[in-house]
Amino acid sequence: MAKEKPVKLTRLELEIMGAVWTLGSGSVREIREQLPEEKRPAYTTVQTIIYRLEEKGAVRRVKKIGNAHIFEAVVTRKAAHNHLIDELLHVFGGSPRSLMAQLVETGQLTLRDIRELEGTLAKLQANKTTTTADNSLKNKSGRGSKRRQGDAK
Amino acid sequence: MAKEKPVKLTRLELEIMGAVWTLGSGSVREIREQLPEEKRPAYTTVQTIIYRLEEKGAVRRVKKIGNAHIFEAVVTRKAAHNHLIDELLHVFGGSPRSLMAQLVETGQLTLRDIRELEGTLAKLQANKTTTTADNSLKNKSGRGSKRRQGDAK
DNA sequence: ACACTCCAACCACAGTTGTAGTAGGTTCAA
DNA sequence: TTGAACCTACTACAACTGTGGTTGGAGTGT
Repeated sequence: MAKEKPVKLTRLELEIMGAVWTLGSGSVREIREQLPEEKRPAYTTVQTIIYRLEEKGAVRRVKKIGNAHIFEAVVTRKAAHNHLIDELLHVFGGSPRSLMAQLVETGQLTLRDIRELEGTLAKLQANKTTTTADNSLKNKSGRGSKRRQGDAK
Repeated sequence: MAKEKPVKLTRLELEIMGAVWTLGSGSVREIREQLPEEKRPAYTTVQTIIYRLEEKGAVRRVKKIGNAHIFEAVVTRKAAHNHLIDELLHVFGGSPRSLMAQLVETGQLTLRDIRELEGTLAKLQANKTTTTADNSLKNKSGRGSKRRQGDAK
């Protein structure tokens, strides 16, 4: 259920969603200020993108403070990232292996990284197995990391 | 030297470059037929994209057979893929680790895959060490693992 | 020499993206 | 009650993308 159509995000939209995800929620201005100043578009540019994101269903207005609307993300960071990965994987012929291989080949991923990951994963898996006696590698439940919106302008 | 500016490729352009990479070289028609028929645009569409790719310097005309131009890739598959990875990594905050983590989390990468990769890599590295007595994870020189493009359609 | 088939070159066009300006309400401090 | 400082809704627009039509020239079998 809940087909959650992919919601295709463009580069700039992603950039802005990044700010929204980090903020938790905020006004257009707050979201804009969250962006690194080197790449901080005009206020109205950010506003436009937010409107588009709203149309796409990636964010929504949750309330109004003064005359300013407060937005929050509807699409989770994880979901968005996942979509990106799928796209990349598609280009790589669907194989995560070749992707990994290239990461290694270009030195962006070291043997040490892999071992570390392996360790963590092995541990995690063992743990899960003892608690659930079964681990369907397909779980998508979004636990934790919910809010973090403190901000006093 | 040879700065090789990134050459940004769009989705369709990538699709077509994929055909060119697989073919090695070919005419517009051949390239088009290389595409899976479900997603095979009109002849002129492919032609247009190839022209654009040519302008971008991603492909070039190598010769002419009859009155047809034969194109071949200038940008390598690896270079293009690498660029894509970098972009994705940027979104992931530059960390390949989190990318990997998510691959694992969604079950697209299993513990087995990782172990296998680790094994291969360890072996490869050991090997390299014995032959060069030094491996700076930063080398970009094109040693080994050059081609591997056999694939009979 | 024709009729066909295949190409190359252009041209067109709507939809998407990145960027931002304008006009006119709201708020709030004086 | 006024004006500065903010906001929201719109509008604009050029570049980029995906798609494909049109025209006219090149090759080739008969």
